[in-house]
Amino acid sequence: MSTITEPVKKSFKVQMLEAREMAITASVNRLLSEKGFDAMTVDEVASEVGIAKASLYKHFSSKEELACAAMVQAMQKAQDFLLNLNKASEPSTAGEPSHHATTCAALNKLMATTRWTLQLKMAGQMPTLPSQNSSLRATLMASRPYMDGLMQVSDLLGAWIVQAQKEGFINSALPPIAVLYTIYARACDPVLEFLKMSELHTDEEIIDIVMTTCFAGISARS
Amino acid sequence: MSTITEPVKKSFKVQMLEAREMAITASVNRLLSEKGFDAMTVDEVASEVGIAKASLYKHFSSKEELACAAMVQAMQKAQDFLLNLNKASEPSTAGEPSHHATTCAALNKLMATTRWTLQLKMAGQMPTLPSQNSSLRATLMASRPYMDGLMQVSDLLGAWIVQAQKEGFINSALPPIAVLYTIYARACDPVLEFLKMSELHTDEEIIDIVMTTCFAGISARS
DNA sequence: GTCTATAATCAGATAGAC
DNA sequence: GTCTATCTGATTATAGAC
Repeated sequence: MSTITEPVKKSFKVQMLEAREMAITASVNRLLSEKGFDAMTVDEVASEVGIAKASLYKHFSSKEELACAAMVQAMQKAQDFLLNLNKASEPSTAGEPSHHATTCAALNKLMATTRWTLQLKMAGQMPTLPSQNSSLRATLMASRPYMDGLMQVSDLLGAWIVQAQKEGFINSALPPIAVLYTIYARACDPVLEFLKMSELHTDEEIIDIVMTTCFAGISARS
Repeated sequence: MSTITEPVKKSFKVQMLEAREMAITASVNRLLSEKGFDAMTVDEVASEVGIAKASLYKHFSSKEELACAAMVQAMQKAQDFLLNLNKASEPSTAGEPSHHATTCAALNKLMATTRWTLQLKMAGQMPTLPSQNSSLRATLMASRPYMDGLMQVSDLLGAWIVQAQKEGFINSALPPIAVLYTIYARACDPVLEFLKMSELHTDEEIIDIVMTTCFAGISARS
């Protein structure tokens, strides 16, 4: 009741609420990765989180909003990763001009990002958005947090792509947007699952294989 | 009633039945390509074909069987294409030994197959099988015609892959099965749709782009 | 805010007349 | 074999007690 204890109590409540919502998005993320949006049911989410289905709808107003929250969180993680990459590579630029470097910082960052994406998917933490589902797409496109995150990620990657092309490490005959989409598509590459099912290679080997096909293609280098 | 007219009448009936089933699988193929298995409803199929839903179930016992029939037909088309490719390239082998050839027949066939696949998908005629859906997968795996077709196609492509690797045109560091899956994956490559939506390139340009990323990767050649 | 119970809807599948 | 009408089950979403 006092004006002093009120904020503390409220903060605790908010913490609990946020913790619960984190638990929810984590479950959604896992289920989205495992079965996709359509096959995932709200009942499953509720039972996995350990609360009643009706309680879920107190937090999120629809199944689409539920998935959207998980996607926003995943996008946030991607942003953090990219910004960290950028920060980590900045000190080296103070040393030498990267004019005739044998390694390309931009290409390295693109490769690191792609590998990170593949590892996430391999670990079952990459929510697979069904490119064909309309209701989820509509919700995502209407979500400011999601679209803002997507733009930022695209801008960062796009800049690296253009830079890598300028330095001759990415095929300049390819439109940058095509390169961007090709990297994005690794997040839902079925080759990972197929190779995993064949049980002929370790997870790391599979990632190396897909990294190779993505950047070097399947043809032999001349 | 006569033993002479009976077979003729029956044959006509069979023709009608087969024609109807062809119309059904064609519609299923289109819808499967447009929206995928989950989003496609049996009601849609029925109304597009122009018959009642119950009539559909006289031909196919379930939605899965419906999709399976379309997939079998598509697989058959793929087989025909591959066998034709093989036949067309055989005469040249009689001429010179392809030992130090500058072009590789096997690689050419792999590229032709990939391009054909992309063109089919671009035309909305490639049924997209959801890698995550379990009920359809189970039906497909239990279908002899489908699995037989898949095996034959895989054997043909696999032989070309090994041959192209032997001749130094496909990266020998990649397991042949990985190359096979990478080519298969072009049938559901979301990059095609993304680029199509961006409306910056013609269909042919998009196919060329994806062909390039598939065989040469996104990196510049050294 | 969480629960149990229930509404509302939709889609796959079937019954039965013709 | 085709139709209309219906069943069945699953799933999203909500009402109302606590």
